Amino acid sequence: MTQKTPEISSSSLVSQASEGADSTAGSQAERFESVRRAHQSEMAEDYVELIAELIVEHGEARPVEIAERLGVSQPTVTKNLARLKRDGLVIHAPYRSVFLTDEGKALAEICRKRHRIVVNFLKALGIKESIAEHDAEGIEHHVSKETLAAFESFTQSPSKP
Amino acid sequence: MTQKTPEISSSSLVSQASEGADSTAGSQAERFESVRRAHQSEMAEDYVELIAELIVEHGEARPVEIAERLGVSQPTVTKNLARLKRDGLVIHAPYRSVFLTDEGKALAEICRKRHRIVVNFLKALGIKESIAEHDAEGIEHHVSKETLAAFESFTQSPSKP
DNA sequence: TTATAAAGTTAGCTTTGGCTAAGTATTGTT
DNA sequence: AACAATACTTAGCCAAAGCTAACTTTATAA
Repeated sequence: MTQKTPEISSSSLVSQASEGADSTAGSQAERFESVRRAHQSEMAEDYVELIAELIVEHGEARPVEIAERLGVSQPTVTKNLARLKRDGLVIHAPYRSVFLTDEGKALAEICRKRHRIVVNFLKALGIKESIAEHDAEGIEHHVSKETLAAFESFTQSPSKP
Repeated sequence: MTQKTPEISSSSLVSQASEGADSTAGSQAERFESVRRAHQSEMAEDYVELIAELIVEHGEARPVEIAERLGVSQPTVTKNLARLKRDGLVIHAPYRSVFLTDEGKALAEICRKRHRIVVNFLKALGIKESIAEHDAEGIEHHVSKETLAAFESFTQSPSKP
């Protein structure tokens, strides 16, 4: 039972599924590991997506606004911004607005698109917008490339698989 | 730049009708809070569901097997079982097998059903089983009652909402 | 029955992501 | 220019969930 070290590659938005749908310990463990890995990038994804939104809306992203939108305290934002900065996703000088690096912008764009696809898919299924937005927030981080493609194609012609 | 003014104007009287998918700070924060809450129950749900599986398969659930299936170390399982015990979901004496309380059984059953609904839904969308199982593992914890119902009804008649 | 292997636990470390309290910086008002 | 309000940071706390190393208990096999 060798334990894997974290090894977070920030570009791993798309989870890889193993072949075959067996229920052996191995593949089940891989699935759980994959979910744990996804959780590690969620914070980053939520922040960069929100920062991008704020820049579009207000021309800048202030920590106080990030805190308010995420429903967390300002010190939490400060701490997480330091992490995002460490990981090369944002640019942030003390007491200044927050900006996205190129990598951060790229990540934000991917997240934005994925979010829209998931929301539109749920709405196409007949789910009302407020709930679609709510569920998408949790679901979007766990959708594989294949599933995302299926969501998108369904939304475009909501009749057949 | 301009540090934003509080904007106290009409908050308490007017803005109560935030139905629909608005992007106000309030509702967005609620969604994020909800996702954070869901994360807190994921560990419990995964464990309880797996323990139920193991009991069906082997007549008992041994920590070593839980560790293997989840892909975590044995000490991690020991620690998490203590939390589940604290929360009234499992019964566990040192060096013994793990059992579910009535509450644990109920939770496991809900999770099992939900898991099947999500997997079957994804398969009905045309996603192959291994990927469906993979994505379901992450998605299932974030699906609202309404969305789950929509998934189920779609699976039964995969034509239209 | 005793030695060894496997299972399980304990202790102690790490990172994440939350919080409050208190201090510092910036901005806005007078 | 001084002061008040707001924004931001720092310090220090907490719990969750992971790990390794080392120890104890249980099970197996000679």
